[in-house]
Amino acid sequence: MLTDRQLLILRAIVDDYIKTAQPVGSRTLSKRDDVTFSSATIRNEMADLEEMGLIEKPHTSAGRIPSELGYRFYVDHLIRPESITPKEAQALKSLFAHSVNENDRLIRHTADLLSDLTHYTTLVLGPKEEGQRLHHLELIPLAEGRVVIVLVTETGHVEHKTLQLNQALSQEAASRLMERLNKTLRGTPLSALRSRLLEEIRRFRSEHSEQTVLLSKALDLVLTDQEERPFIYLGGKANMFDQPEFQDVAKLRPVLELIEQQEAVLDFLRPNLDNQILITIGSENNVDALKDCSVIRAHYSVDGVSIGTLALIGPKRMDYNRGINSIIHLLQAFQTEMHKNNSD
Amino acid sequence: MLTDRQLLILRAIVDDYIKTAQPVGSRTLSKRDDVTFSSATIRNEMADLEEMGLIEKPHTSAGRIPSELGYRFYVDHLIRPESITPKEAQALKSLFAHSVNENDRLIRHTADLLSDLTHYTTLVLGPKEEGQRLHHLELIPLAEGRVVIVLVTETGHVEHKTLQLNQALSQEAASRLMERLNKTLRGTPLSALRSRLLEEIRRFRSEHSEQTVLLSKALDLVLTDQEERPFIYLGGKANMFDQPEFQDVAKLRPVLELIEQQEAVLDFLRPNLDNQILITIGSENNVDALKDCSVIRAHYSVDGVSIGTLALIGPKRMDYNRGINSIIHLLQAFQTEMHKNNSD
DNA sequence: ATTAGCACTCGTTAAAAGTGAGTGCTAACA
DNA sequence: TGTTAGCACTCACTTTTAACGAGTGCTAAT
Repeated sequence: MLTDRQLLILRAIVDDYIKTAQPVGSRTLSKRDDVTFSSATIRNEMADLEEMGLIEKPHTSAGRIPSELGYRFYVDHLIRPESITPKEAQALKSLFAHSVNENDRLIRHTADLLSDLTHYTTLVLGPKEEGQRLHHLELIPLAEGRVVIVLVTETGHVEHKTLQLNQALSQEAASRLMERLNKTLRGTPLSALRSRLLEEIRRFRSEHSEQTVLLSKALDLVLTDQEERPFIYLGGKANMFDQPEFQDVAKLRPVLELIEQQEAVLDFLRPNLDNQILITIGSENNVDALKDCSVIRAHYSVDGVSIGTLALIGPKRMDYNRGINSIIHLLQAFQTEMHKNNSD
Repeated sequence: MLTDRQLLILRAIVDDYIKTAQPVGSRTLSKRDDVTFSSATIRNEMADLEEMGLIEKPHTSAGRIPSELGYRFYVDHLIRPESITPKEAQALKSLFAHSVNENDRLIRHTADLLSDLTHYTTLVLGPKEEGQRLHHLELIPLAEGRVVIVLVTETGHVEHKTLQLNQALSQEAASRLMERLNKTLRGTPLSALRSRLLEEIRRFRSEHSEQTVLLSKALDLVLTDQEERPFIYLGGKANMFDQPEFQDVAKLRPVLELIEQQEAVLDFLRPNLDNQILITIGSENNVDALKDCSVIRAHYSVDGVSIGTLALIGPKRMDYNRGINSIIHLLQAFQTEMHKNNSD
């Protein structure tokens, strides 16, 4: 167990290092107001903290920096959830002043706000579609057998896709088909849509054999969209450039490359959250490209249904306090807006 | 006017520098097979070329590198439009093996191909919507007065937007409205859609005053989408990391930041092309962030109507030859595919 | 007109020396 | 016994110096 003094020192080291990005020496610490003892004492304590693996030195004659374990301890035990200032709260409120009535745009807006607020990069995963329900299907024939299929969910999410048929589809046929499909399928969860559609096709086949082609194609569409990734948005990529640890292209590159890859982002954000907020530090991310990064992520849910993720990515030396606070408060405002949009 | 020998030397310098990114010295050049004269002679010629502003030296005792003027001359007069190898042509053909029947996806695919082919970053501007014609409008009421508007153009491009009305819109009202609007407005160029819609509203107002609200909102939609930027896609951003000139974050940053900003990209790609292919070198881009970059851009058109831009961005020391060839050939294949998709 | 020769320039690299922040240990102190 | 002052030591960082060598410009000979 750590003594109070050790806690004080550890916290001071982490705080200082987060602020300056420079190893923290005993002399520097001894000059702090909340430190009443000498640098020699600090050195002794530091030796102990180092033995415990909480801090380390880049080289013999440098100050100390937090180890991953140190950050972990700091995050778990030393963070004071310093509440947001009234001024910031006000600002936050006004950010959503005019509500954004499309989920996709709301998500983008939120991501931008979060990265502006924290000066880190933001990743936002949009709602998983599987959980949503079909509201409306629309078939719009174009010229030469091309057909646009538009799918609208109950939350107002819109997907569309263009099919190429080997024979033209008449306006009337499309209308008939659509009316019937909508009657049967409205309210179907997207996850079940594929099988329901299959059923419907089977029934149809007998009546209009010529339409079978279309339907199997349509099935394809749904099936593909099913596997398609949820909406991902990145905000504040440029903030990465400001971090001193990423001044070296070799360090910066893997991180930027990774977050540009939707697949990769999904893979590493997907692993889930039992708790509201999850913080992973350096190697805890289990992704080599992120070994020098920390990620704060929060799951958001609307009306009790968990649907997406809000994440903040920065250097290990990130301002966890500010990050956590920002994400919590923004999450709240965001969920309120989402609720407005999705309420039935 | 330049002598043949000077042309040979200039071309050799540019070629060499493009390949190695190192200043080219007279001794190096004298060892080339196509150079029959001595390094001293080369030095004399170099002095002349330098006086003409075509080459320059980073410092006294370095070799020469092309000046912007030098690149310009090279591009205008020295490029041998070395035709694509049969192997590459074959590859190119197979790249579009299964046709992509959605313009947006086709554009993305093309951008990725182009950047894979050249190892540079690709910017693609999608079709300007103003030129397109309305094919279909769809109003889909959701719960609580929210309405999704879907707009489909004749080329199969889909836009959608969600409106919040202060009173619910019934399914029937939506259908009636839609039918009428579609009857009147189909085929209207998007650029004229706004005013046409206005007319239609005026007529409508007398019949269904309660719908006026909706219509003015719908107008808003169209108006806003009108100003909305065309589709922009970036491919091969990571390629920037490989260029030796961008190993320094300070150099890399402005470029990456710029191309992430849709507005900025539009601003600097928009200025237009009378000719088929336009190359701008360094300061010719008139954008500070691109002062170390060159851009090769090609306008693409479908069925004689010019609709978008394909651009390649790399260091000034970019392989113009390969870039131009790749873009020309890809452009051709791309336009063919677009034609297939848009044919009426 | 071309080229060999040579002095000169200057960025680059390597080694040497100096600086200073920080450490660990020890001995004195409260 | 815990704390602190003192001191030798370490080591990254900076500056200095020297050596190197690729490349140049000029001149004189071919």
